[in-house]
Amino acid sequence: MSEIDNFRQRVFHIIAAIPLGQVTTYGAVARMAGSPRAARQVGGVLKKLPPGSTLPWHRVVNRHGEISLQGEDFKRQRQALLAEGIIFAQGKIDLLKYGWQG
DNA sequence: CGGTTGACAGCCT
DNA sequence: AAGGCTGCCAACC
Repeated sequence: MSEIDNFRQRVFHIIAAIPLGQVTTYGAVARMAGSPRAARQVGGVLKKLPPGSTLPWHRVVNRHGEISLQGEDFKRQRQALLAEGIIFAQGKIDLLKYGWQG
């Protein structure tokens, strides 16, 4: 295999498949990527996303349905999610309602 | 090539 | 139930 042998590439493809208006968790992406214990690395990959990427990285949140970013990045992600019709309750997203498992 | 880093998740208090 | 501590593992330096 040559296209999905990189963890980073697999993460890209998985996140690109998240339906608009839905979200998933770092842990879920890690599992789908074949590394169940690499949730933290998923964040590491997104942190260095190439500028101009169209990847819907904002559709990835932590297991509590909360945004793990801070400051401006936090506001940017929240705005992107609200724009897709995702509702925040108590600062959290209802994963049972918006969660995507693949 | 080995040590450090950190967009997390689980387990334990 | 809520917060704190520890393990994990790919990317970086």
